[in-house]
Amino acid sequence: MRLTEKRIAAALRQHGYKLTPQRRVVIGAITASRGQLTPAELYRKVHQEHPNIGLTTIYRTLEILGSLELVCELHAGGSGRSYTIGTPEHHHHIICSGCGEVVDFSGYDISPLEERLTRETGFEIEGHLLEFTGRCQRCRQNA
Amino acid sequence: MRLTEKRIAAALRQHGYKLTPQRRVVIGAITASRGQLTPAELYRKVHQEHPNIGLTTIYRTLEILGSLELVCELHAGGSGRSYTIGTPEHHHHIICSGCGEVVDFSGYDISPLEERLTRETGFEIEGHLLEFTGRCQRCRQNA
DNA sequence: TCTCTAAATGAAAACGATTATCATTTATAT
DNA sequence: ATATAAATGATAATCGTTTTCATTTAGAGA
Repeated sequence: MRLTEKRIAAALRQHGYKLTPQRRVVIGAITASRGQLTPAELYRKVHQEHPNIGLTTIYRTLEILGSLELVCELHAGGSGRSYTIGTPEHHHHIICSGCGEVVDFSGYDISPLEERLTRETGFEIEGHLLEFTGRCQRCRQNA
Repeated sequence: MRLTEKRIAAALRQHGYKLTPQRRVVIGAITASRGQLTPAELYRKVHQEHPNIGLTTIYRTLEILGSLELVCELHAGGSGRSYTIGTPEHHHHIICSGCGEVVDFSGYDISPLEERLTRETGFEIEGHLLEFTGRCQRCRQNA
């Protein structure tokens, strides 16, 4: 249940952000992609059709979308930052090391482990990071 | 069961790397720390006692130690890179958002989830990333 | 519809982190 | 003790990201 352009646009407005043409384009490019995107990749995509949109706007838009959890930041991939489209529910990601495609999954309850850790370590758990990397079907067949 | 200076030194030699005084110092600083360290932090620590050791050497040493899995790279923290000392067994980390202390844990079997994902998504799982953030006991008491 | 204002934009510069270069030094095998 | 490939440190180069600032504009209100 990935977020749609409309929902993202509505969420932006709801939080007092203006819905500029540039932001529409960026949001469109993110929702159209099946995979993870670095800021530079997103810029390249956007720049083809809209050469007047600057890299700075890409960064600023990603920052806002991230803060509203409309996009998710990925960590397991390479060295740089990369993003994928968000969903309304809590979920995690599997990222293809071949093509970068991102598949969401949910329904995995991590709280038993959190309780164990609270008990054993005395930490008050605040958050977690759970991602998988692997090879998607298509990339496996092409090999 | 964190790795000791001796074990790390031995592993380096075993893989054909030279055991230079600079590397000894870097390894010493990493094993002495209870928390996560960015390259810059590690440099600062090392630089106090050994002003002639350059930042480049820090980066190069971390790269080697990382490739041999003698240190672990952390992701859940801030934006930059950070490392912590490794262990012989597979494990995961809890990182204190207050002081940066890192606690290892193991004995959590993630393979049932991996099997579910293989079944449901067709991915061949290659690896995973599992980290927790939270507040350690000491930081909670100081608040 | 017109006007106004705070927010958003884009170009450029600044910045910080990381990597490459290269002449010099050194750990280790012999 | 020697030879040699590896490692080092200073510097420059590079990359990704953020800041700055003058200009433009979305959206609220008249």
